[in-house]
Amino acid sequence: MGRAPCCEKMGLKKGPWSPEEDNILISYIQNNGHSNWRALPKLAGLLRCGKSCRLRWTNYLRPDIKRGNFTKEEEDTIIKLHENLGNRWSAIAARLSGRTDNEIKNIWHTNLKKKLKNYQPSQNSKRHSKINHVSNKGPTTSESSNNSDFSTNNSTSTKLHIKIAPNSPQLSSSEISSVTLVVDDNQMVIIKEEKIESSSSEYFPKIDESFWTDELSTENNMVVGHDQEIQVREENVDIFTTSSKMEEDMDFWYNVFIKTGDLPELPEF
DNA sequence: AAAGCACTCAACCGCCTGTTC
DNA sequence: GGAACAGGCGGTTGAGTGCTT
Repeated sequence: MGRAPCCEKMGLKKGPWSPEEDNILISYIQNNGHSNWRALPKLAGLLRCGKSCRLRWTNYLRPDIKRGNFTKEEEDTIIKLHENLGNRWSAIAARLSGRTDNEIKNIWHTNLKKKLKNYQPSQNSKRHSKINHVSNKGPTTSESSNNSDFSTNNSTSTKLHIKIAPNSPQLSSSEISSVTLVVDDNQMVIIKEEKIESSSSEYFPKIDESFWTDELSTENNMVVGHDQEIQVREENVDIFTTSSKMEEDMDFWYNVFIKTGDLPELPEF
């Protein structure tokens, strides 16, 4: 420990921001950026801690923030995403442009949770994400790393091969990466990505419409019904896709598949 | 009209993780 | 390797506002 608290309480203002403070923060960031939040308030002449400035900027002052009521579509999206991601508000916010994690968290607790309760009284929280990346970031939340509700006895050795069409039709097969998801003993998904140099027939025997629409290979006898929990211990999932911000999308996509057996809309890679 | 209650949401808090030295 | 720092995240709080009685 021995770590200095984020805010030195002495002399620093707390509570609601005044329009003057907002203006100071906005103009400072517009002119100088925000490379160091801790130093920012001093440099900008604000009696706030860096954390407070960052929060004010990211949750309220950022120019790309969409204000106003959530649309029905946005609400539906949040409900769907929450079902698959759990309380990972920032991950949900990343998929709703212009909305902040704080805003989504608020709307969830004040509005959608109630709505969902009325609409689906039998729904429980078991459908939260149980799978985490460990490739770069490690488990994302303490909740999601809790596998207590995840059956680990009688492990099966289901093997999946999932093929995802490249989103962009102009991509050549040489631009396609191979992604392997390996579920280890702790039910952690390790994502391994590697570029495939050429159109290796081993990985991509044929790239045409019929190949890509046959996303789930039936040869592996993978049958997952709606609302059915499946055991992923010792399971290997091979996914072929193009990639950039792939990991998060893959996590979401994979969770939907694992829990429902549905192949949801392909993520935008 | 006013008191009490419910709701909303901006802001804070504490913890965790990644980075730097 | 480990301590300190910085940023990010989810949970929680509480002031302000609206609604009900």
